[in-house]
Formats: sequence, structure tokens, C-alpha cells
Amino acid sequence: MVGTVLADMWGEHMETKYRKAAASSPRGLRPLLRAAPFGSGNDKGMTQILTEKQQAELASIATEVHLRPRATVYTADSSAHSAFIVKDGMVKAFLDLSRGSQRVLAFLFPGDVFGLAENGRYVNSVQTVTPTTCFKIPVSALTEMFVRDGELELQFLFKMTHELREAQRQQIILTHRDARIRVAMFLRMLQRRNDGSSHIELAMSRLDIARYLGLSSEAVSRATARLSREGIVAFPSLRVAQVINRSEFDRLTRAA
Amino acid sequence: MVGTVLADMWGEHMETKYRKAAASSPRGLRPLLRAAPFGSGNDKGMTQILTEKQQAELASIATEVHLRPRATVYTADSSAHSAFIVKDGMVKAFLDLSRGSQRVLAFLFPGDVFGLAENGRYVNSVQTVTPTTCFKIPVSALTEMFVRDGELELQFLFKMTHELREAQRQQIILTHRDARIRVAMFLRMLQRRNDGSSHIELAMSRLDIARYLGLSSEAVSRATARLSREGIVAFPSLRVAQVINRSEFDRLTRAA
DNA sequence: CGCTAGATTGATAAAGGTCAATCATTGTGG
DNA sequence: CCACAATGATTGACCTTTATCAATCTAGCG
Repeated sequence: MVGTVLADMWGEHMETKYRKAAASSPRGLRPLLRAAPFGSGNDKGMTQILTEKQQAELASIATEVHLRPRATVYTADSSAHSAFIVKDGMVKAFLDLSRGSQRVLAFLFPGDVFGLAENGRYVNSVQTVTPTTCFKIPVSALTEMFVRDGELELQFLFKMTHELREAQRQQIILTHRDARIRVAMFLRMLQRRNDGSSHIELAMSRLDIARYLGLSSEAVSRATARLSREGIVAFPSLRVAQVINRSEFDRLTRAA
Repeated sequence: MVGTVLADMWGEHMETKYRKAAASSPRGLRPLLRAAPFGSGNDKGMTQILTEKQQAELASIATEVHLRPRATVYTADSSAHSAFIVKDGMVKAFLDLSRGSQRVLAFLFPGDVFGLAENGRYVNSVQTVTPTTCFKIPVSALTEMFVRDGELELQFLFKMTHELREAQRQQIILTHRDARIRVAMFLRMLQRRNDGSSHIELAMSRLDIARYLGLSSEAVSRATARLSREGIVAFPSLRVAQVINRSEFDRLTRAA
């Protein structure tokens, strides 16, 4: 039954490749989680929070899934059997609203978790944006492991708390009327995701950015054009942003 | 040290009353959590998810805190030592932005958790709206308990996942341009919180609603006036809403 | 090298923000 | 108990900004 459902979603045209995660080389292919703990650790900000042992534990019940761009991982309301951790690439969580419009709720990067359902149903849909590798973990095995290993479970609690913060930051962005500010804050979010460099890779389309920021794609275009014209952010190509005027950029995005 | 910080926030003018939760009568005074589990339970939707034993465990490390309206529970960026569960009443989580404006991120009702920090700092501020009783739980004791009792921890994982969904629903609301729809969706959210009755109690001010919906208070006024004029929702008093035209109300709020 | 989906730019109209004034409600003090 | 003060809510006028529609341009990709 599970196989049937998965076959529907990851049909033959997807060219997905499965592999036991545990069978991989011990280091690079294990699940990682990016989040911040409750208490005050030595280092501030997000870091990898799993121990080697926890990674190995997870790997023992995880499967690696390789997906090409724009592949559907799952759709909202479908029966939920697995959770996922992004290993490499980028996916978007979204909902299709009534009249064909789409709202992007989150972009998920390596170390992010998605697919933790409610009442056995996924609450939103997830599609890949770039070529993506995910760890796929049966929810039943995961919850069993949680009960046995409270430390591992705690890492997931940190992670979900962290994702809640991200969603709340997104709320802040969405309440700003000015499209220029929304786009700038969005770029700052991507910047934080990476190393904080002024060079920002935009893996998603302008339309997906618009869907994420609650704007029309035209408004996003005009906002980027204006940021460029004002010498705050340069866009050397469609998929690259470069912060030019750091202080002005900070001023724009320092609304919170 | 903890006492010092708390004294700053809950000073003598607050008239707060402390009481060991465990010393209370066994039933009604224990912490409850409202959320949905990952898997498919028998009943859909939110329910109380803690067992009697788990409630007792929590109660053993919790303190009851009574707060009057508009009392500050904690402020953003302050040192975080305790998490909270709303027992009775209602609080708001918010952030004060640069030029005096305020964004309300969430309203928290009985069974909701707040105060799970990141890196030892609260990420937003929390104030009571109505007279409120909270269970106050030291984070250190809570995390220790988590490691011992994976089942209890799992309930908190459910809860935080559920709060993430709430935040994402809020994102959907915020992306709608029409103020009337935002207000209607907000009312529907409150409706779901309670028993789903067409009679909706509004504990918060219009201004707080505006801050939550990313609107001006004028826009909220106009939206409620229009809903009333159109015979969709009646407002018999400032703090009560009554859904009149159910089908039209559903149509407006059935954007997702 | 042309094709197609995505991105940009322009013009128009609708909707909410803002400023200002009035009304209502709550809480206080006489 | 009432009057008044103060805060919150509502309404109106005007203005800014974005959604929308439409046309053009660009970048990948076969």
C-alpha cells in the first residue's frame, strides 16, 4: 500500500534513485540538521546539531532519494508515511489556492526537515526547485526512535522550533507593504542561509519569489529593478544577487 | 539570578501569584496541550494530547503564574529560563519594530506553548491580553525531563509542529490583499479555536487584530463594517462577532 | 537558429495607508 | 451615582502603491 502511494508520486518518469543511506560512506552522506538549541550554546546562530551517533541512527532507517527539478515530493492532504531531511538542493513547500494561485510557504535547504504530518496527512505540497537529494524516513520508525532516544528527539524539537521562528520572520516580511523592502528582506534571509556573503544565489524563479512574498511577479521585477537602479543590490544575472550598498541594504532590512 | 530577572518583569505592581502546580487539585489544574499527532488518530483535529501521567510529571516541575491584563510575561532578546503553557486566558506574542510599530505574531490560548527560546534568548515578546494563568516551566528541568521521557517530549514535538502549521496558515492570511478576507479568515481561525460556534468572542482589541493581520486599525474597522453591512457577520458588541451568512462566510474564507 | 516559458516594462484602476475629525467605551474621581 | 477624561474605534478625504492587463523582451533549450 505504501509502495502504491509512492509509485503514484514518484512515478517512473521521475528517475528517482533509492539507496540505503547507511550503506554510504560514513561521513558526507548522513543526515544533518541545522537549528539552534534552546539554551545558550557557545556559538550563536544555526549550526549542525546532530552527533555522529545520531546521524548514524537516522541513517539506519533513512533512504536517500534523488529528485530532478520540479519533481513532486508529495501533495497536500495525501496520506503521510515519511518525513524528509534535505541533504542537497532546494525544495519549496506550498499550497494551491482556489483559483489557481499558489502560495509558497517555505523554501527548504540542506539540513531542513519537512513532511512531519498532522493526523496522518501532509498539510502542504512539496516540490523540488533544483536537483535535490533527500533523506526519506518512515514516520513510524522515526517516532519509535524518538521514544528510545530522547536526545535525538530533542534535536528535532529544536529544529521544529527553529522552523516556527522562520515562519514568524516570514510573517514580519509579509506585513511590510513596500515590495522593495519585502524583496530586500527575502534576500537577507537567503544571505543568512548561506555564509552571509554579499553574493547571493537565487535558485528559485521570480515567480516563486513572488509567490513566497505575496506579490505579483511584476512587483518583484519592479522591486529588483529599483534596488538595482538605486545601487543597493546588483543582479548580474537572473539567478544571482549581489549586495552593493551594505549600509543601505541593512537599513532597509532592519525593520525588525 | 533567575529571581532577579523575573522581578524585573513581574514587579510588585503585577500582583502575580505563584503556586506549585502539583499542590493543586489533581484534575483541573494540570498542564494541557492542544495539538494533533503525526499519525492518523481516531479523531481528526486538535485535542488534548497529554496523558494523566504526563500532566502530573509536568506539574511537578511547573509553577502557576497569575497575570493581569496587559502584563508583560517576557520581552524579546531577554535571557530565557522558562517556557510556558497557557492554562487560562490569552496572550499575544509580538515584536516591536523600529519606528514604534508592533507586529503580533500569534495569539496563544489555553493549551498553547510559548517561550521555547533559541540560544538562551526569547525571540519575541509576550504580553497577556486577558487575565491569564500560565504554567511556568524551567527550560533546564523540561529538557532533562524530555531526555528521560521520550513520550512526553513527543507531545511537545507535535505541539511545535502544530504551531508551525498555525504560523503558515497565518502566512496565507497575510498574503491576501483584501482586508475583508483577512478579517473573515481571522474570525474563522478564532472560531476553530473554540468549538466552531457561530458566536465568536474577541478578547483582543481592534488594534491588536490590525497588528496581527498586517493592516491599519482603520482598515479593520472598514472591513468589519462591510462584513456587517453585507449581512455576513454581525458585531453585537465590540468584543463579539456572530456569523450570520454561513455560506458566504465560508466562501470568503475558503481561499485555501 | 528559432521556439517557448519566464521576465520585464508600461498604463490603468482598485484598495489600503495616512491624516484628521468624530464617536464610543471604559475607568476614574468627585 | 454621575461627570469627565482618556483611550480606543469609527468614518471621511486624499494619496500612494500594487494588482491587473497587455505588450515586449530575454534566456534557455531543443
